[in-house]
Amino acid sequence: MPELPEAETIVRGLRPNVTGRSIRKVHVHHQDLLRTDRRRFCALLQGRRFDGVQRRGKNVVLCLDDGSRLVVNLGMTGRLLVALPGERCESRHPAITFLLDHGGRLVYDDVRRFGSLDVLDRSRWRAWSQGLGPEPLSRSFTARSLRHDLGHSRTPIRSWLLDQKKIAGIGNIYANEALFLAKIHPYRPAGSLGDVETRALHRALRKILRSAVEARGTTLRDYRDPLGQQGSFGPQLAVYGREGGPCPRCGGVVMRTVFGNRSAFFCSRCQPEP
DNA sequence: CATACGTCCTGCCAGC
DNA sequence: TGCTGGCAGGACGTAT
Repeated sequence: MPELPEAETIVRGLRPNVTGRSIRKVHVHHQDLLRTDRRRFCALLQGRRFDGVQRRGKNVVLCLDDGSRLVVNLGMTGRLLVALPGERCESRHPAITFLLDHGGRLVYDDVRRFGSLDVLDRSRWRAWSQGLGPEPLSRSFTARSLRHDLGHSRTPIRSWLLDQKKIAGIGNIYANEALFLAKIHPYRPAGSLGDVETRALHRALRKILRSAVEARGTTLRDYRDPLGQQGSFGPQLAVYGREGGPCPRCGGVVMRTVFGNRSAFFCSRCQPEP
């Protein structure tokens, strides 16, 4: 569900509400989401203080006062909801509840339970983060570095973009939207992109992600920010979920195909078949 | 090693 | 109205 812009919106919403707060108690309602034993999970967190909130790819990262990090992957339907002291929480499918020192709560809610939570110490965090690809909005992500990373891969570019080891934070919505902007067919072998196309893709990725962050993400059905608000990028989607509709650029018909178990949307005229 | 596919889980919606 | 099948923003394990 949440991709980079949604995770970034969540991080920004969490920051003022949890930074400086301590964890009084942890309730685990569904331990299938934990990457570690529940007792260990609770023991590692109870009594800790949140020192800050970061994002890595589509993961929300809560930094703790002992240098460890609580890493939350939201899967398809994960939410991190905050309830201030005395407030009711809108969580319908709570999986993990963190009771905070001021009486408020942080709730990880997830209907489908595809998400995961883990506590990593400094060295495991470093190793985990290094296993992910570059941040597409960072300065070090350039057209040149992208061209280098694409290498000679024969994987369809849409699938390549979804691989978090190759590049972090891109999901199916923004992969499809960026390829549309760059006029590249989703099925093109990643390594076949030339310099001009690679520059277009690099530019398109940054543009679409920045715009979506500004709009506080896309809500198709489930996504909500920590206060329960929806993202507003939906109307700006050009092709995702618009099968049969008109291409906003050339008036052609938006097509849908399935590969890699995921839908791909594209304009058959603007994004020529490989 | 790289790539392809099924699977985890629940809810919603279109179509019959 | 009620049922069924398809589909969903992700990622991992296994097979080839």
